[in-house]
Amino acid sequence: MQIKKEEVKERILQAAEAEFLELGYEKASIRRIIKSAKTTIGNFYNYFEGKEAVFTELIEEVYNMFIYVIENHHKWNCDNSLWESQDVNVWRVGLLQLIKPMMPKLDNRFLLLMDCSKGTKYETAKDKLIDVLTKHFIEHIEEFSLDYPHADIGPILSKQLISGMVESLRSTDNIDKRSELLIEQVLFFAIGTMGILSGRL
Amino acid sequence: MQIKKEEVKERILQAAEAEFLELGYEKASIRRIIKSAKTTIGNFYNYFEGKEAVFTELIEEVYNMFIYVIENHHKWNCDNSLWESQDVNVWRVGLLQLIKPMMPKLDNRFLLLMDCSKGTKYETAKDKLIDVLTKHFIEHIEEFSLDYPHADIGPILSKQLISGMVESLRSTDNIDKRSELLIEQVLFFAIGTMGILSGRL
Amino acid sequence: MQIKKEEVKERILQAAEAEFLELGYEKASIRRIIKSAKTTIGNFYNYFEGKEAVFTELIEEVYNMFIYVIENHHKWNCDNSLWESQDVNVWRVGLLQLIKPMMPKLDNRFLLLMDCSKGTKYETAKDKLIDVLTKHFIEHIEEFSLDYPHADIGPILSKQLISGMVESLRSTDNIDKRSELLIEQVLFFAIGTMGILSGRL
Amino acid sequence: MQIKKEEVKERILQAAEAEFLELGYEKASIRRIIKSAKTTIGNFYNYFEGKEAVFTELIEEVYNMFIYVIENHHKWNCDNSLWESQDVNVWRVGLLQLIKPMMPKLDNRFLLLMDCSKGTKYETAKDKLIDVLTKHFIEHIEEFSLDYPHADIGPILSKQLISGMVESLRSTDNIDKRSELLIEQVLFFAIGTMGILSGRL
DNA sequence: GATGAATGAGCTTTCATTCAT
DNA sequence: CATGAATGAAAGCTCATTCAT
Repeated sequence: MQIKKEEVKERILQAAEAEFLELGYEKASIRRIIKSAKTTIGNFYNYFEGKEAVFTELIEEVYNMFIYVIENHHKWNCDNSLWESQDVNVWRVGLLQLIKPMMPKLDNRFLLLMDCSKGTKYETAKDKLIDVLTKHFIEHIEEFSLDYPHADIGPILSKQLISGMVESLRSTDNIDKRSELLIEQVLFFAIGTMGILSGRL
Repeated sequence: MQIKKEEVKERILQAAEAEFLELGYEKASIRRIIKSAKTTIGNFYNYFEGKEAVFTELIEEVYNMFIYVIENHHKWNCDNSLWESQDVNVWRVGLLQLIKPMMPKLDNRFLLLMDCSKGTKYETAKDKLIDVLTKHFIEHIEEFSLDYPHADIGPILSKQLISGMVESLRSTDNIDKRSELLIEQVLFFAIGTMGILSGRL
Repeated sequence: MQIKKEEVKERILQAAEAEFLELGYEKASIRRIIKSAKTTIGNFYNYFEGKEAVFTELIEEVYNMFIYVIENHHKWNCDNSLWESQDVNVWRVGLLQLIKPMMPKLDNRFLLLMDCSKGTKYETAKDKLIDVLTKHFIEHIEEFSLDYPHADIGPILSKQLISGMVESLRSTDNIDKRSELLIEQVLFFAIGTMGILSGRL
Repeated sequence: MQIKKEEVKERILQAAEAEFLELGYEKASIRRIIKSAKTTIGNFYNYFEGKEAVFTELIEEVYNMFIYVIENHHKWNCDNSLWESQDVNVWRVGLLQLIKPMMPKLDNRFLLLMDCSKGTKYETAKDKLIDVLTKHFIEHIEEFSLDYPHADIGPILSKQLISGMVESLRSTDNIDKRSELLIEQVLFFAIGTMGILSGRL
């Protein structure tokens, strides 16, 4: 029965993941989770300290990685010569190489962090990502020495990009499909950003 | 009557609008609303039949307009010669003319409809808009006689555009600022769409 | 408008009568009553002191009469020779003569008193009638010098008779039909009583 | 578990039975029930799904039996030669034999079904019994080849009989007393019915 | 380890009644 | 005369969490 122990915990975690994904943290119901995990309330509290503890356990790893990436993103030098091409398909190939190693981490747990964490101490994670993306946008403005006067659009485009990532991940479980969708989105944002910043179509 | 009836009703409506905007329909609490509107539960039910009735009253007008626009969008012929320009600023001017008359309707009530209506009979409104936008995207693909192989991105881009509109409206109450942000977004999407569909940057 | 005054009161009384008849005193709702009477809550309280006051006004007259009859029933000497007949039809004629003058009082207001007064100060009226009927039953036992050993059935038969009267009145508004049903019932009870007391069929 | 589960459940069921018996289903209050059962609202919902579920649990068994009897009553051949006697006491003995096995089921739960079920899905039970009794009455009319012109009294007598049964059960908890009262009532109704149908006393 | 009994705050809604206008 | 705003208790029910067994 020692082995079984972890099995129950796993069942709870999976049931909780599904519940959180569907309803978000606040509307999720422990009663439904334990029913779906085929265990009891009391036992739930043997394995977890409470509702938020389950959530924490689900996303802790991906959250730590996420924070690491956020805080070290400036080290990532991706000034690949590929980006100088005018052919979108060349970009696609470059982006695929870039994204591929990240895909295993862009899973449902990451979705929880980005889209289902309202009400937990992790609800600021999304904002952190927005900040980073927004700063990138500002850097692009400065880099092009442009006096683009609508810099306020930065956080909004960032939120949009994230919401698009979220929707891409939500739309399928297939990792290749997810890569494809994410690449198209990033392409879309790159093109859009260059367009409005350069002022030419 | 001690107080002019409409004043209390207005207080309730405003408190409810704020509550719904912040928490969404389902998590909104009538008790908080009436406390913030400085009245009592019993009195709340003198003015409204219930929680959903308040929401309906807040949203009804903008919803009817919304449905009208959705159902008649094909009649809107905007084949303006402006769009043939290569200059983004020319587009900006054209979009401003297009968007200006709609701005008074793109208010917090519209936000409620798009982003806070889950749990009400209006929760499908957003999907209807997504459908229309997605169909537009598909038409663009066909129009360019392109065999763009990532059509699945259509609904995702549509959701993104809407989430961007929502964020634009949420970011400020100033109508001019809102126009500006919406225009940048639409520009952004137009450029991005043309880019990924044409394959050239 | 002076004449109108009583008209409103009358509308309220009629709406209340219908509501009380259908739902009983406690489940009756003033809101429904005033809606059906096409007036307002405030105005309701201009005419009546409250829920119970309407009820009182509806049944006061019939209640006073009822109490008078109850308290003076022993004076009613109806030892009519008719009752010595063996023919039920002869009884029918006699009963009709007896009941006819009472019929105008055995109306919906009386129904309210007997069947819809729970929760008011009149809820004991029915019990008083039960007492009188039960005493009659006991007198019959003594009169026949019988040692009928099931005297406990007395109050039950009394309640039954009343419930039958109530059902008769509820089943139709037609006064002749009501008389007919009441007569059959009383006959039924007379026959039944004589039967079980005499021990012969 | 601190207390043997069934004990609390039993306390709730008994408190509910008393509350339903006194006030009927609709006016019964869960808060009063749990107070009388010395537990809490939350705990109530650990044992029962809701108000109607408690009622159902109280009534289910007796209801199923009731429906079975209603639907199979025509199979009950009680053409006992006893009924040909002219002596009421002979009938009493016969009725006692007939009623005795049914008595354990004619308890407070049955009372709930007949007299306290308004507002539940069981509220039609009484009407079904009325129908059966009324049809019996009609059969008696036809059997005697009589043209008794007051057949409308049938449903009223049926309701009366049931209300009498209800009152008998309400008047005491003693099973022998209940039998006695029920027998007297049935006798009373048999005699009354024969009397008004035959036209002779 | 596993069970589920117990708790109480909170939810939306209905109600009779008071009273200022 | 008439209006309806205001009130607060009570209803049935859901919830996350604690803890004795």
